[in-house]
Amino acid sequence: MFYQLMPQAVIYSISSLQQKESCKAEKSFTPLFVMSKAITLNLDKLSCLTCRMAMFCSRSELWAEELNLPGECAQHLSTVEDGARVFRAGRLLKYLYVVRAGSIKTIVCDGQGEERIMGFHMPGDVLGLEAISTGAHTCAAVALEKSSICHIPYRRLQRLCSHEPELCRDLAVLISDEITHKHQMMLILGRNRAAAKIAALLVNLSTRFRGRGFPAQRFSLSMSRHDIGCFLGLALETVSRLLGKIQQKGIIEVDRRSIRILDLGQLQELAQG
Amino acid sequence: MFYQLMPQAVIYSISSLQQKESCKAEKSFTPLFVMSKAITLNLDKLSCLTCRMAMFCSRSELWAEELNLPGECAQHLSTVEDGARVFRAGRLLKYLYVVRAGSIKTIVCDGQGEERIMGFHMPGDVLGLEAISTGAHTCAAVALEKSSICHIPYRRLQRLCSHEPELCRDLAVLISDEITHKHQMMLILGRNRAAAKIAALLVNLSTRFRGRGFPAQRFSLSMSRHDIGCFLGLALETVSRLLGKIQQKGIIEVDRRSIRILDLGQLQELAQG
DNA sequence: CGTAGCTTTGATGACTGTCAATTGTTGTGG
DNA sequence: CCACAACAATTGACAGTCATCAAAGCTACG
Repeated sequence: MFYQLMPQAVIYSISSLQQKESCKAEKSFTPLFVMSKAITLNLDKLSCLTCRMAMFCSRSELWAEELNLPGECAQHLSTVEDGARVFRAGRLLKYLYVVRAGSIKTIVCDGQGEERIMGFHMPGDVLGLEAISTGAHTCAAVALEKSSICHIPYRRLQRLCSHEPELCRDLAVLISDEITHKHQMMLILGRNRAAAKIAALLVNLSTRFRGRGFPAQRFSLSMSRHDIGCFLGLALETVSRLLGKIQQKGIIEVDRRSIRILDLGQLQELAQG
Repeated sequence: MFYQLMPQAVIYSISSLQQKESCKAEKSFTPLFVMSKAITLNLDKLSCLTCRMAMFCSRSELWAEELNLPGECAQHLSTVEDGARVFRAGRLLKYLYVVRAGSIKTIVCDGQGEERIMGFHMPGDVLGLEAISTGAHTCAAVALEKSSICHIPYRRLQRLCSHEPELCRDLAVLISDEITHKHQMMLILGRNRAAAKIAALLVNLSTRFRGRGFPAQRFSLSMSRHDIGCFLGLALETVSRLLGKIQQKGIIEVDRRSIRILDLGQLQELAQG
């Protein structure tokens, strides 16, 4: 439908992705405990068809520059290695970033260089919206595994929205979605039991996976215990211990980074404290 | 400057506010420990001149309906009593709300009807931005004291922005500001020491007061210990005890809801953990 | 095979939630 | 004006939770 507006190369890019997508859909999901990074990358791939940015990307104006630069047309799609930065704190807002495959953490450095984690992001998440406020990123984004990222040029996106009432509204919704998401995070962080925080995080991840069409009962935690602790305000040992304790209750099954939710109801109950 | 665009009655409303404003500015600030609600209301009044919504409000299109309804022109300004709701969760987004005087808390009701607090809001804060996402408010807003609130009709605001590139951009910035604010809150909630959370909250409130031209070293906590505890994920007794302990160290002076910061540096240090 | 990094597990003390009682404040009615 | 009730805040005692330090096990990778 919106393909007619898009440059050839982009169409090609999308359709090739769709092919992979449908291929993947046929295969069963990776069995638990043998999930490698490569497989994860393949597994969690976002389709343009379901991407929240599609209404913007479908506009040729957004990619005008790439149109004039044959061979550069895939400039907006990049791969970042495990541990590499998508963007740094302080950098001027040039792009919004959409996680297409893999996973990303956003971090800020506290007073003494202590890393504090603002969020964990999965395919479909849009990064950089906080930078619209000041025009510069206030946090950095680091890949938790090999990931694929779309770059959306913000200036042109803004210009596009300025002249399209429909898109202006979509942009407002997009940014507001992020507030809703932060609210969820605040609710997780505000619990006064460590076990409730951890359970709430698992429920949140599971819910988000399901919302994107990924399996919600079995997934891989791409972040370390230390990362989880930094995010929740807990010591990494506490995270490890409590994951074990929740497992002992038969609510989940944990093996290092693989998680399987056995009883979602009880997990939610635990998250309520 | 933008007065020419505004209806008479609104001009009058603003200028009368400005008068009060300048009156207030002449008087010294309320002495500590005798701050009554009435005085607080008078003290913390926001001027349209410094309001973040001014670029929108200055447009007559936004108030078209009020223009046609003489006598109703102050419809967008209302007073809410202590404990009253500005809006409820689930209600459709009709207005954005600007705190003009007083203070407001936003809350969500957890599973068992437990109240959890999403934020404390002071003059200049814009409420309701999270509702743009779904079109309905996901949290309720309750006045912590007698407060004055501006109602900004969102539909018309949106329509206005749709046709004005400049305003479209301003709206995006406004919403993104809220993300930045939520980030700050997450950083406060994510600390793993109760004393650090409390210190960080005080620093945050102080910083926000200063940014709005209110005294930053002496202010009144309009929320109860219970509210603070709900927000930070702490028992109210812990809040009470730790405020006392921080006072013992000579960092702050507390008397019920009156706060005086004696050593901001040490308070910030404490907030870092 | 060995190292480096991540995770688990244990021991311990400090921190924090809970329950309970007391004190202080505000507002109401006599 | 005072007494009382309702509510907010403080304080104490105690048990459970969690951070810290330390050591050992596990996995991935060269």
